[in-house]
Amino acid sequence: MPELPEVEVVRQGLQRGVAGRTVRSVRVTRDRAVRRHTAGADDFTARLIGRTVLSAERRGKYLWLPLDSGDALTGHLGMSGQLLVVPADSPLQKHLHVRVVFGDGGRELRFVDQRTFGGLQVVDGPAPGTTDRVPPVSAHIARDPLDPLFDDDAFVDALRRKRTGVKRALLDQTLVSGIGNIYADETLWRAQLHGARPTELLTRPVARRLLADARDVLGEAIQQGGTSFDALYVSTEGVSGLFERSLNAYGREDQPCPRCGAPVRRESFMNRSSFSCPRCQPRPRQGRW
DNA sequence: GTTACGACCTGCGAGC
DNA sequence: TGCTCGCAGGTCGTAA
Repeated sequence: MPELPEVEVVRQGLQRGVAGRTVRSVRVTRDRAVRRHTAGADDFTARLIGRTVLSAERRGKYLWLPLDSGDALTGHLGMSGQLLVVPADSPLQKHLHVRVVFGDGGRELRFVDQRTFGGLQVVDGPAPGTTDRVPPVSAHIARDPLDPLFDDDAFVDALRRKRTGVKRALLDQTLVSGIGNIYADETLWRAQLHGARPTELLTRPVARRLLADARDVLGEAIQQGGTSFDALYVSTEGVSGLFERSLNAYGREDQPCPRCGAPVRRESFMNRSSFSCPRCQPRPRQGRW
């Protein structure tokens, strides 16, 4: 499942693979993949053809390719989306939904998505003269912890103002972006906090430590190319990441905690799974998921 | 305004 | 062998 490290690896691949190239044709083979482009697939295609991709940008899990028209091709990979840059004659993927062919005849950009939770759209780019380069459609997303402009103090204050559990807060993309279920569990393991710990009871030092741990987890995951549990997450070249080997909690039910040896527990959380160490991360008496 | 929760979607594995 | 069911989970809309 693509979270920030996986999306960053994809962004780097897009920067290498499509920046500076001009779109010759676009083919949408499944409308659902462009459902967020409310003007429809034809308009989506028309706004891309003849346009040159300037760069590849990211905020949290959102990607976008600024175009020379002032528009931006934005994308979210959802749970199973892939943006591949592959030779034009390579076999068509089973869940290929959008193909972007470039005028130079080189590798093409493909959007592949098994579960179609992800999608693409062409949106207005940032308003001229604005310092923030995020398209308005993604402006509600907070900066991620690796963003140089991330405001640590503002995050700590906002976190402690919330009335929810710390894991739910980490997954709130309007508070801090880029963290999904896997890296939330890994961050909490490092911070030795249970996800149900009430945010309003966190001290400032603990909140700062939590943020530092999130940065460490995300940074290390990027170094290793992200986390891959199956073929659903790959880079633009189709290569899987290696961070799965470094996971301490996520997906390790009943395996010994690398820190204390206690068997990792699995709990139900928001219709999904949450993994933690029962000894290092004791559940609070008045916990709140 | 904030928080919580269900729906969306499809492939895979377990169980019968 | 084939069928059913549960699970995976990021985002958005809606309800409380």
